[in-house]
Amino acid sequence: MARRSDHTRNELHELIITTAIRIIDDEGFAALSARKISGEIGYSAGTIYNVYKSMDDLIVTINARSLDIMASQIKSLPHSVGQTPCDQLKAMAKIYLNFVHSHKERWFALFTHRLPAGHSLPDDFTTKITALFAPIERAILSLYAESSTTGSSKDAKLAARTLWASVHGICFIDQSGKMPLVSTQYDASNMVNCLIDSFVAGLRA
Amino acid sequence: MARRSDHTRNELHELIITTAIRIIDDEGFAALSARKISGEIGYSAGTIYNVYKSMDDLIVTINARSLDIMASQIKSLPHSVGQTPCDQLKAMAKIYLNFVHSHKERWFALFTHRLPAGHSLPDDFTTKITALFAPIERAILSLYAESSTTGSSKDAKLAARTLWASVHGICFIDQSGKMPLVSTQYDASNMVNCLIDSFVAGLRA
DNA sequence: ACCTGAACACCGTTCAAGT
DNA sequence: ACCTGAACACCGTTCAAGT
Repeated sequence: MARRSDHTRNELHELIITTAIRIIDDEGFAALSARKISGEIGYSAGTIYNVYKSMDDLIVTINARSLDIMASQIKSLPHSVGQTPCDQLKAMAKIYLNFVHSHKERWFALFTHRLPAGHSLPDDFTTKITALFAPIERAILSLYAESSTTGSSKDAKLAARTLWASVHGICFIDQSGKMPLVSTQYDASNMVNCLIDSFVAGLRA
Repeated sequence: MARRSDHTRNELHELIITTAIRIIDDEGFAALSARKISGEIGYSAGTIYNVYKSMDDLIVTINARSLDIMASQIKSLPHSVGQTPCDQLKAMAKIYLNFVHSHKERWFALFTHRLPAGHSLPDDFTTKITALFAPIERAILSLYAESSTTGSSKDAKLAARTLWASVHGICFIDQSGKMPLVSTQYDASNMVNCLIDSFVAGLRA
């Protein structure tokens, strides 16, 4: 049928992503399909493959966007003057928790999607993840500086990774609904505060 | 074609599960399908639905088996005489980590599988999860008893859930390959030790 | 150059028909 | 009573053919 110049290449690119995100948010990650996206934007399924190499490629692009959102929110955090490292860590955790609650299905996509065996994530994706860790490492390092303990930067890296993986775990359990909650006493934000308070106190000890 | 009494109902039940587990372990959770299972055991796809209500039902059954395996390993842990609560927690975390490493795909199935909206997990599944938490709560409680701090049993429940969600997060990050590892310095078992040491020290402080 | 539509090899699930 | 096989409504992906 030839080139329909309804949309430029870039418009199509963006149209596909925003439509895919709408489907994920409104109908769940499992409901996402190339046929559903293409039907919704009025193109044939094949067109998706004109713009993205595969559905996996599209999903990785969407996941990178999720990382961007969190990164930009962390960047726009009020400057750390007068805040303890512990407060800084809690503020960052709150952004993370907030994303999970506001974009549950996008978060699920971000962490459960895996490329087929043999394929690996593009370098810029890995870079975005590493960048998200930098402020956490900085907060942990200033924690060491504050107290008398001389923690090396290696220790800080390990502690930063450990703490963040832990926050991640709390979010995951919260989101999965597989932990019987019993009471709101044990909700995710209480757990995150419990974690950070204890972990930070433990590092100081 | 009629009743082939090749297998009793129970044998068929078991045959389907063990075949499904083999597929998950060897080819990945994504490779599991009713058609693949049935082909492998020499029945038609419809037969699966004679024994299980749906694929979701089968997967929940497999996931319950995974919980059983971990529960039995925790039960057979050498008795806690002469072990600090911290050691006990580390021993339990090790069992957990071990399961992830030995049965990566089964673990992935356990935590990423979700029932379609509206359906919820059977009660006995939820019970199994709660049971897994009991020994952790006990260890945390004896931690409070040991030190002078008077932590209530409510605090212990929160701390137990927080700690275990955190261990879970470390396992998840480890398994997902989405955390750029940089060095073996930051592998899962080092992270779990870092977590438990700091968290326990923090609770004591 | 761009897009389609049919084709291929898959899914989960149901159910009339066969023994 | 048990099992099958065809059917239905879906997938992701490819690619010759059309404009």
